[in-house]
Amino acid sequence: MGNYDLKQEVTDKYSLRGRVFNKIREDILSGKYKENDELKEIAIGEELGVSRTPVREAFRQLELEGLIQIVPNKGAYVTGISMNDVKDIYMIRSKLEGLCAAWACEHITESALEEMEENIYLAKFHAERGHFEQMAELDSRFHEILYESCNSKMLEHLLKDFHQYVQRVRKKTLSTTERSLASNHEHQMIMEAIKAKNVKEAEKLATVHIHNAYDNMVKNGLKEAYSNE
Amino acid sequence: MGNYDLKQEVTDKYSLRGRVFNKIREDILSGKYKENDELKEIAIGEELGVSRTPVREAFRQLELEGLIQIVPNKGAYVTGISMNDVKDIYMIRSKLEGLCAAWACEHITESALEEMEENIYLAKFHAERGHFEQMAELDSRFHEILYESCNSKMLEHLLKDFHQYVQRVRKKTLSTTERSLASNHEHQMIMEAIKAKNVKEAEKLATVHIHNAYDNMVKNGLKEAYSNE
DNA sequence: TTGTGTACGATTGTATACAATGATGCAATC
DNA sequence: GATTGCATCATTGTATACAATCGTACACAA
Repeated sequence: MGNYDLKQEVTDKYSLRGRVFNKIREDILSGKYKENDELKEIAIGEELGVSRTPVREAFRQLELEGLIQIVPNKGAYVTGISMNDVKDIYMIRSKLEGLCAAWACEHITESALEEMEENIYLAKFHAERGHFEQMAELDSRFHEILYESCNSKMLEHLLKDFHQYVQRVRKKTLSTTERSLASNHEHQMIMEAIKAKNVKEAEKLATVHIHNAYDNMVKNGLKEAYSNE
Repeated sequence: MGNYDLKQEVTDKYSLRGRVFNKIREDILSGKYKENDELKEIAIGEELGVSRTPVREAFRQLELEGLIQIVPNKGAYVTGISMNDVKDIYMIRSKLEGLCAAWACEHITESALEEMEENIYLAKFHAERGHFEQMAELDSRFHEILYESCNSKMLEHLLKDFHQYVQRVRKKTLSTTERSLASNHEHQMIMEAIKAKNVKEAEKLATVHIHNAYDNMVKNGLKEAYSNE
C-alpha cells in the first residue's frame, strides 16, 4: 500500500502496463493465481501479447500493493493473505472507517447522502431475497461513497486499498440473509448519524460495523478458506 | 502507500532500480526536488549513471507511494504535501499509533522495552541541553521500536510509511526545549503503560501524543513552511 | 491583431538485444 | 555413496532502438 494516491487510475486503462497490472491483480484476487505461484515475465507477456517491459513495470506496482513478492534475479511470487493479516486489516479498517465517518459528517454532499439512501433501500430488497451477488456489490458501493465523502484523499485511498485487499475473503461476510439484513441496518444507522451530523455516533457506529463484519466472517467460513495453510 | 509490504526493502539496496528509487525519494523528502518539479527519465538516468529502464521502474513505485504523479506521455511531477494532507496524516497516525501501542502491550519484548527506557533516558539528557538533532533521531527511533513491537507487519509498515512521509515537517515539531521535554515525558508514560500491560491507557496516551505533536507543530512553524503555497 | 493549422522537437511508451545472476544436473573426487 | 565443482540453462536486470504522443512555435490567413 505504498502508495497513497489515485492519479494513475485513469491512465491504467489505456496503457499496456495498466492493462497488465489490472489483469494480474484480478487474476490474483479471483484466485486464478494462487499463493506462491510463480509469475514469469515472458509467459505473462506472451499471454497478453505484450513485451516484458510493461509486464515488469506492472510487477513493480503489484509488489508495492503487496500482491506479489519479487525476489531479485529469481522471480515474482504471489503473496498470500494470512488469517492474521486479515484480522489486522479489519482492526485497522475499523479505526479508519470510524475516522472516515466522522469526517464525512462535515463534508458529505447532498447527492452522496441520496445515493446512500437509495443504496440502503435497494439493499433491503436484495437482502430479503437472498441475492448475495447484488448485496456484495451494494455493500462495496456504500463504503465507497463513504470513503469519497470524507474529504481526504489520503484516507480515501487508504481505505479503498484495504477494501480491495480483503476482497477475496470479504465475499463470504455477506453470505447469509441474517447478516445481510443486519449489515444493511448498520449502514442505515451510520447514514442517519452522518445526516444528523452526529460525529461521535457516526464514528462509533462505523467502527462497530467493521468489527461486526469481521466477527461474522470469523464465525462462518474464514477458517475453511484458509484451512490449507 | 499502496503497498503495504516490506519485502523489497532489502532488495532495493542492491538493484539499480532500488538505488534510483531511494535516491529520488530522499531528494523529494529532503526538499531538493520541489513540488511540481518535473522529473525526466533521461536526466535522472544520466545523473545516476543508469539507463532509463531502472529509472522508469523507480518512477512507477514512487507514484504508488504518492511522491510523484505520472502524466501519460508527458512526464513525472513531484507531488507536494499540502497542509491538509499533513493534518490528515497526523489524525490517521494518531488512531493507528494508539492501536499500535495497544497491540504492543501484548507483544513487546523485554529487549524492546529496555531500548525504549534507554532511549527515554538519553533523550532527557539531550532535551535539557537543546540538542535538537539528537532529539529528532531519538524520537524517530522511539516510534520505530513501538511500530516493531505491535506484531503486525501491516500496521508496522503503514506507520513507518506515514512516519517518513511527514519527515520533512516533523523536524520542526521538536524544535523547542519545552516541547522536547514534554514529548519525552509522553514517551515515558506510553512506555510505562505498555510495560504495565495497561492496554486502554497505552492506546489513549499514544493517541494523545500524536495529537499533541500535531498541535505543537501547528503552533510554531508549519504555516511558514508552507507559506509559499 | 488574432486565430488556426502544421511541422518539428522533446519526452514517454514499448520492444528487443545483451549482460548478469541463480538454479539444476552431472561428473569427478574423496 | 556423498559431496564438491563446473557447465549449462532459464530467468531476471539493464541498455538501447524505435514508435507514439504531446506541446510549442511559427507561418499564414482572416
